[in-house]
Amino acid sequence: MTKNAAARRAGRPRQLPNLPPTREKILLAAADLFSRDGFTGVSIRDITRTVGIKESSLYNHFENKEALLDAIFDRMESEFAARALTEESLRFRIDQLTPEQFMRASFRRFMAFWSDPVRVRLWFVISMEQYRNARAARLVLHETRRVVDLVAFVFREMQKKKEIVPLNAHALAETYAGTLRGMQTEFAILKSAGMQTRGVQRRMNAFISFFAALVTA
Amino acid sequence: MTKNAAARRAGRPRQLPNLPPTREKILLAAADLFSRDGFTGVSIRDITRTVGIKESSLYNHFENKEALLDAIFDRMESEFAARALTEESLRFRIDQLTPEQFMRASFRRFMAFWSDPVRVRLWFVISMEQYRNARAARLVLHETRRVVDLVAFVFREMQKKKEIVPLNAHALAETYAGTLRGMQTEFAILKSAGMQTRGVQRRMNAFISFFAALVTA
DNA sequence: GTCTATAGAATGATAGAC
DNA sequence: GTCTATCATTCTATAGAC
Repeated sequence: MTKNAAARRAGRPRQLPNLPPTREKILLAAADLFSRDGFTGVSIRDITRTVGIKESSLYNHFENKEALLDAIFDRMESEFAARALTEESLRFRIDQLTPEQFMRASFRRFMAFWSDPVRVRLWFVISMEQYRNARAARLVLHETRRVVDLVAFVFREMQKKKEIVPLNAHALAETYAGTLRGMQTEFAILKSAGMQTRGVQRRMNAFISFFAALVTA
Repeated sequence: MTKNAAARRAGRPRQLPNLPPTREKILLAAADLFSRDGFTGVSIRDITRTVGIKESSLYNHFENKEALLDAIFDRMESEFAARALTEESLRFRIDQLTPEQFMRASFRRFMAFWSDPVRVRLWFVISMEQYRNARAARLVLHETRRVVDLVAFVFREMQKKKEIVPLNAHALAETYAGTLRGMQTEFAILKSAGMQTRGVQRRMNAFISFFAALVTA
């Protein structure tokens, strides 16, 4: 017997399955508001008004305002962790794809990951906070390095197969990932401001082609 | 006859020359505090306490808190404008320097410009605000493009002299400037947090060598 | 241009009933 | 876990004396 059936018999309003519990609603509302006005620019009142609860109720789910920020960092960390490729999947890509195919496939994965508006908001909050919050700064740095190291590993494997030029693989990876990251930041800011993003998307695609040509020359 | 001499004769305390007027002190204190805690994280009280004046006095120099932010944007814009190379100076560099020499010279200029802590603070404020303030976003975008366009121009000139590879000059410039900018952001954040910056400085220098080799190959 | 004094609203957080 | 009610601070900004 389901909880809902029991609730209906008891005359209580039917609870839709998977409706996010209050804690989740608060977290999403906070991420949304923080991403627009910054942590210090948003009040507990703002958040609870958005969720539709009273201020005092929020403290049943989060100890204080700072704990909200920590929960956002936790969530982003688990999003990153869940994205990681398996060893086999990575090996498959290295073995079966040309450098350009690999870059295109990675870029599609990259864009798919960041097409989720919640992730973009979480990342916005972290990006804004990286200048004043040590954990946010560490998170940005760590994620940047993780990506660079992964790309460097792939480049090194491709160098073994003589598919890309035998230059410093780590520097190549830093160049590749650094340039794309900058463009992605530009993309996110333009998009959140409701501005045209076709230009930067075109430049991202052009960059992939350009870089593939550069390293396979 | 100097103003100070007149002041001394009148028995008034001697005014040191070039002591920043109150408005300037306020602006610098605001930039310092904003760069650490963000615009919304700093109160007028915080600023005036730092300067050593009462809150009400601030309003003789700035209409409101928002006007402080605008003044910071104005200041950064004039700093950028003052940095611009003259036409001749740029031409000289293109004519006389090898690509690697040019990159090294530009990088030295770049590091000298950003060695000024006030400029770093102004830029921090703008970087933090770019996610929620339209003018800050425009300023970042505009400056990024200005640098890329300048580098692309230089690369194109060097391509005419067959000194660098005949690939898309704009894409090359975006790659070069984008990677360095990312590293510079990392550098600034580490430095402001009192952390070790030798690693990123080494990587910046290594990147210049790497990129010079890449484009002259 | 500086100060004292204060207005009037918003803030993060808690106590205690249900 | 939700609510009402409230507290003690802090906030931006203004009025008016000197």
